[in-house]
Amino acid sequence: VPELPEVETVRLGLNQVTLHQTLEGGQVLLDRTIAHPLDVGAFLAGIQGCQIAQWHRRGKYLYAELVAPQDAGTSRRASRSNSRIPAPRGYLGAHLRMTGQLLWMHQSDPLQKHTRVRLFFPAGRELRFNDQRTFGQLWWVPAELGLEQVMTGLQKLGPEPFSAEFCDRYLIDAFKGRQRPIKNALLDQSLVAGVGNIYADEALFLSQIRPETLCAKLKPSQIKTLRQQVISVLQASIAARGTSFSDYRDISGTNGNYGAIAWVYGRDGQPCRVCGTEIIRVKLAGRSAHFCPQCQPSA
DNA sequence: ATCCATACCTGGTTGC
DNA sequence: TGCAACCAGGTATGGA
Repeated sequence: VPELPEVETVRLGLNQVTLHQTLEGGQVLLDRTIAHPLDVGAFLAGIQGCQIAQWHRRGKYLYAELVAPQDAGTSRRASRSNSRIPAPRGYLGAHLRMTGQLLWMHQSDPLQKHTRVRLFFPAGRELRFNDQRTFGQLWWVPAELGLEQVMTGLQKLGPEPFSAEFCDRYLIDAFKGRQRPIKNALLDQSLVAGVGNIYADEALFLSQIRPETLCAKLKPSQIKTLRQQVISVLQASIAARGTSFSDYRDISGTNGNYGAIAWVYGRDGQPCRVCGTEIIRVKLAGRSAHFCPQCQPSA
């Protein structure tokens, strides 16, 4: 269940191993993993021969800047002096959805049951996209089209949680008169980008707010606390290299550590770590929400 | 405009 | 034991 911290962990790993090498080609084993272009041959032709200058993250989306190949020495000098940044030829976009994994492997590693796309790098290396539930997607975006035109989900994203735009005033205004539960709002990527079911539940616990509480009923002091807890829970998880449950893996296939210290997520029926009261699970927005009825009093 | 239910998937778990 | 129903959930979509 990759959310912002897991995607950020993957991004950091990709920036360590995939940059400044010429993409030699690839193989698409499941066509509908390629969201754009429609023709998978065009996808492979688009990325082939490019190098990745840098991986970026927006919400739960990843995208790599693709540039024309550079002489290795020149490229190092250029990036150090920051004087000559090549114009991107396009972008390679990725969204892991629920079960997608980007793994740095060897081409000689046997294909796995859920291998969907393979991208070949020099020296027999491979960036492999595995995805059990097949919701994950990859995009090739030619420079002349523009990222948001092709990866249309980017258009609807709200502010990044760590940005100045995600301030108390923004949230207070956004919640004014809104009659939906706060849990639903936190999952809405147009309110804030990158929060998913796990960290929404964790942030609400740390803020002592029930998931069902209507946005309009929140006091400014609660909203300020919630904003801060959203930020700190995401930062804590990035520091732990992401959550440890479910299908999430970093690019070396390693699990994160956050789950070991989850307060409420996935702990229904177990005692609250603070007060011992049984953690309750309810259904909101078609998702399960976990909370402590004692620590998160009803409004 | 606001909000929500549903669809998309597969594999693991639960219930009969 | 076998099989069906349910559950996990990020995002697009259509409807209320």
